[in-house]
Amino acid sequence: MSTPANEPAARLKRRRRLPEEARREALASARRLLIEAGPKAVTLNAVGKQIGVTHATLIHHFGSAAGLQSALMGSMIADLTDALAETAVQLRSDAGAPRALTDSVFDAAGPGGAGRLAAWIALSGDLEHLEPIRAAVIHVVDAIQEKFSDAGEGARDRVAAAVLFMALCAFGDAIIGGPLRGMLGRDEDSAREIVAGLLPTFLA
Amino acid sequence: MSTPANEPAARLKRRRRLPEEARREALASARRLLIEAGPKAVTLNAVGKQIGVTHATLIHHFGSAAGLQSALMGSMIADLTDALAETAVQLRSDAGAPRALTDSVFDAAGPGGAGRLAAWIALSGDLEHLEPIRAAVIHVVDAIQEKFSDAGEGARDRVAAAVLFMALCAFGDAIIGGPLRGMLGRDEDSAREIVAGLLPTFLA
DNA sequence: ATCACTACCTACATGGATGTTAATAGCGAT
DNA sequence: ATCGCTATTAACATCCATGTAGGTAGTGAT
Repeated sequence: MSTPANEPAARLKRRRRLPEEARREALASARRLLIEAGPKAVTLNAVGKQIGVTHATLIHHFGSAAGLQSALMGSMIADLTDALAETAVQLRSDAGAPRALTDSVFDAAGPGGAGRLAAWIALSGDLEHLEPIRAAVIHVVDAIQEKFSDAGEGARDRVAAAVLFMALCAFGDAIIGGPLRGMLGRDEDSAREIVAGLLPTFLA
Repeated sequence: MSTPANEPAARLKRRRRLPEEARREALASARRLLIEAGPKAVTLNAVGKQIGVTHATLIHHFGSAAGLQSALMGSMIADLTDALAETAVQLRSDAGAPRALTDSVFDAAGPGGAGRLAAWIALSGDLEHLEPIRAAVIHVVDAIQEKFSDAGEGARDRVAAAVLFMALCAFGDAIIGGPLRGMLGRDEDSAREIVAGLLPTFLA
């Protein structure tokens, strides 16, 4: 009675963004959803709702749902490679302490959600999206080698081994580190300490 | 002309399984799909098609799609804990060589798809399903400690660290090891060699 | 044989995610 | 102002996964 049968659904005023801005917001929202609620929560409706836009608008900007997902992967991979590049720069300039290096790699994989994203990509089978990482990884290997390789032959091989080792631990920790550390009664940065402690083995 | 308009879709003879057998087949099929095509491929229709059954039958056996997924998780987690228990037994009986121990853990995470499954679970947020692993992990810690701890105090702590380290590498390798090793020019069991080589550090 | 049980099926209903189309409305340029 | 451009929207159309209802057909027991 007091409520009219067909309330016009309270449409708020339309806000017009620049295309780049709209894409930025959408990707940020999608990333949040991916990290907090998992891959299946990254949907056109969910993303659109978060930034106050209909799903049709997202299709307009990204072409399709797959286009949005692809852009999301690209964006996060870009952040990851940036982080790795930054690590390489720091290594070349000054502090190459094992713990600092370890933290760089773990921070690249963990907090930004890159580790979870990489796992999603790997599970989905879209391995092409991981390809941009290659250059960044090699870059880091170069930087470490430049810094640490006082020892001559076989140095690059040992550095590559060290990077593989660090990366596996960092990704593993990003994905199942929480539960696993819980089971073993170990605290938050236990894995970082372990890795940092083992690093010198490779570089001496 | 030669083809009638409505071919009755060639329904083949109905095969009746025991419930346990039907569940077994369905779970095996679901696991195959998960490993080969990723989580989103694990659908009632896909699983049913593989074992020659309609999706309604799967709902009959598992109650719901979520029920099937839950059963799948349970099944794979059970296999994983079995593998870990087996590792513990081997450790207690005879060979405790670092490489053998490492292989056990890597084999538990990799080939059976347990690593990918755990990643899926972690990404989906269904952490309860990981809980059964706890006892198995602790079991392995006990067995290793029994075998290796000639050194007294702090031994358990170092063993726990070693297990965490091994597990992170094994899971990381199961998920993104392939691409990552490719980028670094390292061969198939490179990660295993590295881990096995580092293990003595913890146990001496 | 035939009967009870239930694994299995077909047919339909529903909801959510994705896509399409045509109209609307901000915003800069003229 | 008003005009062109296009970001944005509402309304519809489709597809697919899931779920429901009632009938069908193996299988073992009597």
